[in-house]
Amino acid sequence: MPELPEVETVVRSLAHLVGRRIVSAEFRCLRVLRGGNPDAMAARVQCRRIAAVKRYGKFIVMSLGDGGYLMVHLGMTGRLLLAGPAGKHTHATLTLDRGVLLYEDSRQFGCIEFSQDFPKRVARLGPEPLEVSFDDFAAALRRRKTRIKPLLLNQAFVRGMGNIYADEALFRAGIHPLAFASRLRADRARKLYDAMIAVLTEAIAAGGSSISDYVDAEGRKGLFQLSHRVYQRTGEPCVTCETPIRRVIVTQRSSHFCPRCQKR
DNA sequence: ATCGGTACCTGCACGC
DNA sequence: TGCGTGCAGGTACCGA
Repeated sequence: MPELPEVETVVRSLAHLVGRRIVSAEFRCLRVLRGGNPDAMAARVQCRRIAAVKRYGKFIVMSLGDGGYLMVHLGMTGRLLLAGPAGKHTHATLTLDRGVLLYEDSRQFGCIEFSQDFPKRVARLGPEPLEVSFDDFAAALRRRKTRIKPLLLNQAFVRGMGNIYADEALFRAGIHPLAFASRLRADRARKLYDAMIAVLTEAIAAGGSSISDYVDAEGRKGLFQLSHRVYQRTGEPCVTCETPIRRVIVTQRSSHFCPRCQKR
């Protein structure tokens, strides 16, 4: 579920965790821990202070006092919640000096990991879409042989775009999801760059998209699903030309687009 | 070094 | 009521 705007919203709702101390921790699900030892991990984070909570693409990184990092990825169904109760899919509970932080994830595609050094998976990500310059973005597009939709989903290209915002950005830019990245001329690359920034900025302002169950750390839903123009609107009229929106599978993922407005 | 395909998990909506 | 199917915001890993 959570893409850049949802993760940004979660991180903002976690702002007051900074300065809190982790009194105790309990980790349960081995899959979500990526094979880490639950008790050893609890011992590593216990009594540590949360020094910072930052977002890198779709990753959340908490810096702990005296070094070390707690990295969280929400996968498709992950949630960080500032209130209980714990349920069937609660895989981690951090008891703080004031309050509690729960990690839940029914599909277990997310992860929560402790590392002494800054996590390598985060260091390997591409640039933030809201920070990359147009020249760097356009140059990177020219270097890629693949089609534009899977490229936007590639976190080594830009970090944080997912299926919703890739489809929405391509619609706004008038670019077909199967267009080849390297063949986009400068004016279309500029349209895509502007559309990507606009859609992400608007979605953050709306608190993200709540498709089925996304909520921020205080349980609030987002509103941006009301502004989707193509995502999960298959068969509905295009907001621009009224042609029915189509859905095709591109590298195993649904792509929603207007066959008239979006050109290869 | 880059790709596209597959695997991983649960829950829900749907048709029969 | 139950069963099978297809679908869902994600990434990692594999072989070509």
